[in-house]
Amino acid sequence: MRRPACCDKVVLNRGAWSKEEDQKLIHYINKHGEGCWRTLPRAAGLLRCGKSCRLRWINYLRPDLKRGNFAEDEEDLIIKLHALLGNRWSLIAGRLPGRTDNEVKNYWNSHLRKKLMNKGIDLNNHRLTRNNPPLTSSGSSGSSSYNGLKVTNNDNSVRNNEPITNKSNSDDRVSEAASGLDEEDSFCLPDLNIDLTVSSEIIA
DNA sequence: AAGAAGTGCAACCGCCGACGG
DNA sequence: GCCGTCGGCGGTTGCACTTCT
Repeated sequence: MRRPACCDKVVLNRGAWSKEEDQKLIHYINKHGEGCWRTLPRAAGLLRCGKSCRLRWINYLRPDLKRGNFAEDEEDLIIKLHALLGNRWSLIAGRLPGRTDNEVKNYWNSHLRKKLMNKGIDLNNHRLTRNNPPLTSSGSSGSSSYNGLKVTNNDNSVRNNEPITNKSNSDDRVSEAASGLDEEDSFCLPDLNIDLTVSSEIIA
């Protein structure tokens, strides 16, 4: 395999992290805090690239990580947020305290996708497909729906799985999501009343 | 018991946007 | 405006582990 660009100059460790490496990284970040991932490995005495350190810290070593199985309400929230945001895992994970984008993404790909497919829900538009055949991409442009939920899309930013990128009205959409999901079929979601306000820096 | 197939998840890859020179 | 660097993101891969045959 090719080494990443950031690792070209030195022969660096790859693959699974050892306990010793973890300890070095934890110790360094506890002492100096996060920041400048490029120089961190050398400063911490690690033969890793900065990206690898960042990933390891964010996805595995951070003290505030929850780990373990996803609760049912977390699952529901992921599904609902995915209906609204698409594959924007970092945004979805941001709504799940103690969860990482990688964790959410893995959980979606390994559990939730199958679960929704078994329920006959189209993963592209979160519609039931048993009685309503999946829409073609052209047919679903401009809006997405999830069971009874209709996610409006005034700026055409939501196409199939594409996320909402406009801050305006996002709260309204989520209110609809929270109120419109629990009526059809056996697929029920609680009224979570999510605040999906996202800073304009993130959206832009 | 053993090999095959399936599953879950940590880690890597490549791309993109922000930023500074 | 261009270029290089950096951090961050989503997609993908590799492999250990589990389940099935």
